Amino acid sequence: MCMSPYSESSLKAELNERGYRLTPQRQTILHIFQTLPKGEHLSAEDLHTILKKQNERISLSTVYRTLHLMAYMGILRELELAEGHKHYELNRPYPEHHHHLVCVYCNRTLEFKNELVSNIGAKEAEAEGYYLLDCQLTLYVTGPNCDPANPCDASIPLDAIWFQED
Amino acid sequence: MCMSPYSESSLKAELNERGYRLTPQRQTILHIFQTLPKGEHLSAEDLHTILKKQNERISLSTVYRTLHLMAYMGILRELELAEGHKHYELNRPYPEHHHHLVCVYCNRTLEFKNELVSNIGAKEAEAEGYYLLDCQLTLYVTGPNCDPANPCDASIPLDAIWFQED
DNA sequence: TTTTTAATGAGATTAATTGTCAATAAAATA
DNA sequence: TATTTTATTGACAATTAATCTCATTAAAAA
Repeated sequence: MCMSPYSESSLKAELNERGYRLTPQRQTILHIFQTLPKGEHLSAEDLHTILKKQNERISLSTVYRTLHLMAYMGILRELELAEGHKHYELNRPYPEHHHHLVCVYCNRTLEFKNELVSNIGAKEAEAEGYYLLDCQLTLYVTGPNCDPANPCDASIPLDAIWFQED
Repeated sequence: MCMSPYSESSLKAELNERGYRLTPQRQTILHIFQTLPKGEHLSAEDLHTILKKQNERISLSTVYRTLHLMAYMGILRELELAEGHKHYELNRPYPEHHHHLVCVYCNRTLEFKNELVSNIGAKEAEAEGYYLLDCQLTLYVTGPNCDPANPCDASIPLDAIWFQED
């Protein structure tokens, strides 16, 4: 998995190697992700808002294009959690690499680490002859105390879903 | 063809228990997923198209609502792979439970099974006090022969699955 | 039965994302 | 360094997936 930290010069090298160019917009956006508190992830709108607050004039189109490019390069990871739109975070190497648990009712998200899962993912991709960009274990759950309108206690218990006998 | 653990009567019981109702539309949609070849997953549009071909008059609104409900109940799993929109498949219990590897360039998708990963997911959710609805390990990869400049969409067309002409 | 209210269909609406294209600027080239 | 090539950008139009509204229908309870 390509997960090394990107300095300005190594970003330029990575881009140029593929025929892409280092632009001020791309540097600025990468810098925002690099200085983002761990555990935070941004939507395209979020990022655009932050840029506007910093008086950076980067268009929403460029925001989307940059997120897409950096995800395809393995610099960012694209998360589809429960919010209805994509979020992005730096694709940090082990031991920062982590997975997510999401409550589908209240959208609460927990991070958890599991080196074994990450290794299994890496081996599986390699075994199939592919280059791994990102490896995400996502657990969709319901919590016992989340939304009273949609009582989580009424959810099907774990056993009923995963370990049912015929 | 492996049938889901949901018979008509157990679906009704599950629904009524939560104050929902068993409708012909919900039965029809569940039946389509139950008879879907393994490894295939449908988007809301796909499903709506199939229903129209079967002369079932179920609105797109109902399609979306039913997919959402059944995902929240743990009957279906919602997949966010590389196609740009969600897909759904039956949430089959172990040992049918599987994970996905997706090439972000050509959208080709492979399934793989790993009982250890599934168990780790189940344990993690339980340890945090949540009910697990679904556990998805997704590997985002690039293939050795995939050219970003000429993305080949290798996904199987819907017609090849459902509307075979002779 | 009758009553209650969840569910549906039709279509409008929203939200996220992508596409178009002239202008700009990064990198390659001379 | 100056020139050329072409990737990238910004503005905004267009598209797409998905959601919302509301009068009507029908499933389940009474």
